[in-house]
Amino acid sequence: MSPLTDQIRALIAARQLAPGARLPPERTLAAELGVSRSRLRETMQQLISHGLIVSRRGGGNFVAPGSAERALEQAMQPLQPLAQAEGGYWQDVMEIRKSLEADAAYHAALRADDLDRQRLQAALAAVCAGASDPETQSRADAAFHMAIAEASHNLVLRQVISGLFDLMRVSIAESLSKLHLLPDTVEKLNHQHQAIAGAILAGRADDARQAATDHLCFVEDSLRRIETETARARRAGALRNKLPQGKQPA
Amino acid sequence: MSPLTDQIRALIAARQLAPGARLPPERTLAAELGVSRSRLRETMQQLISHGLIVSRRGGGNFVAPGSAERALEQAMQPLQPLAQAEGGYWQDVMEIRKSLEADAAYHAALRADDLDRQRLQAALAAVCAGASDPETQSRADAAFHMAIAEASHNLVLRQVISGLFDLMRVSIAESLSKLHLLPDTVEKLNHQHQAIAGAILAGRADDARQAATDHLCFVEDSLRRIETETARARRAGALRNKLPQGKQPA
DNA sequence: AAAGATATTTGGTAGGACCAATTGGTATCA
DNA sequence: TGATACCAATTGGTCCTACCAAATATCTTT
Repeated sequence: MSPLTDQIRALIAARQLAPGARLPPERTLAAELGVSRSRLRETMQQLISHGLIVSRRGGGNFVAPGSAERALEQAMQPLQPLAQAEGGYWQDVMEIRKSLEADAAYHAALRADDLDRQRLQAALAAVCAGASDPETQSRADAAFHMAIAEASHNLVLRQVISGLFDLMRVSIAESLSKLHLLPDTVEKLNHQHQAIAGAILAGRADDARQAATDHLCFVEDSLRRIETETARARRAGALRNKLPQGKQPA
Repeated sequence: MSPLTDQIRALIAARQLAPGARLPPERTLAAELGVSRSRLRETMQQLISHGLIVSRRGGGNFVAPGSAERALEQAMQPLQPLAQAEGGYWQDVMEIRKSLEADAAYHAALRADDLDRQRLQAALAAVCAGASDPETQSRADAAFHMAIAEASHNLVLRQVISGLFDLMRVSIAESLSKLHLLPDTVEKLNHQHQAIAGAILAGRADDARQAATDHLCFVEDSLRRIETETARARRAGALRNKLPQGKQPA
């Protein structure tokens, strides 16, 4: 992004401006930053359109409520294009999930409060209930893992895991339906889920990490087995692209 | 979004401007839309920051290339400017980095090709050279860690780590400057960097993971120590802003 | 025809002026 | 006293003009 936006964000952080706080008037702020109001305003429009700042005519510019979460979303934005381009990234995603969710389980075991435990138990019950349609089942599965991420009390971790699930949400449902065709997988998955939840609820952090790792390794392995069976073509080649060079098509 | 942005998008659609096509000059376009160039530019900044338009000084404004292509393009770009979102998340971020970058180092040791090794060595040399100003040094540090992420050959991992660096942009620079005040830290950091790079280049995956973990634990610990010291120095609230609405934290 | 110098186009920035909405204070009135 | 009406300062929104710097187009020179 432009260096000025960073300067403004840094200023907000430096002055500890909480969401809802008012920024200096544009004329003043422009002077402080040593730029013209025109330039400051153009930059401000970016921050506004990204939801970090709200502007009230005649009132002032304010730090948007929930601007911190928006900042996280913003940072994870580059993940979206990957989701659209070729669905062959699930292996990359699984590789990361093994680490992150193991961490999440570990910290969840240490930090979960009563509300977290309550939600985790509910999610566990839902995922073990075993919905008939894959769509609902995949939602329950995602909810279970997100409950763990929530319980880790690490906002960034939660956001990243959420983004990864978003990245996989298309392939999860169909993979899950195939996964259920293999014998015993449902029972194994339920057992693994219970092991994870049990360790977290009992506060056994290392066990929770291990259980999560085992679970994801099992899922990854199963998915890999499915893909080799379906024997689909691998990802396509890279497409190079250069910026326009001044010619305009009709 | 603002009505003008929609107007411009509609204009793009109406004229069938494909990605890469050039838009009319700002002065002309402003006249066509019946607004001033100032207003048009403020709107244009929104579209630019959202990635729908790319601007070339002296060249013109162009419809941005497609999302998938944009992702790869963005992926190959070198490091970008530094700044921070909102403070307070660096601990969460560090917690994740410990896992992710350890993973990245592990896989990098297994998968790095000649080009990766070459870039890693260059990045190591740059970071160990020790730039005078913190800004340059922090860029070098980021470049080093990103080189590892690249070498892991996991696109998603690379994107996530890149996003995390984005989150820590400014705080890294200022923290780094303070970090260098502590005795021996520079030597320790360099030694750690060399250990990581050495393990990766030698293909010792487990060593690489361990070295990365050690390094990040050291950094996290140092940052924590810095913050406790800085917290003491705070309390000199230089807030000359009157806050008619917002609250002011101590 | 190719290479270089020059002029034009075009985005980037600065600064001023005015409008419109909000805010806060002041005076007025019940 | 308390509420209301009014007014003036503040502040974001828009328009304007001018100038700079980079990229492009045009012309000149060899």
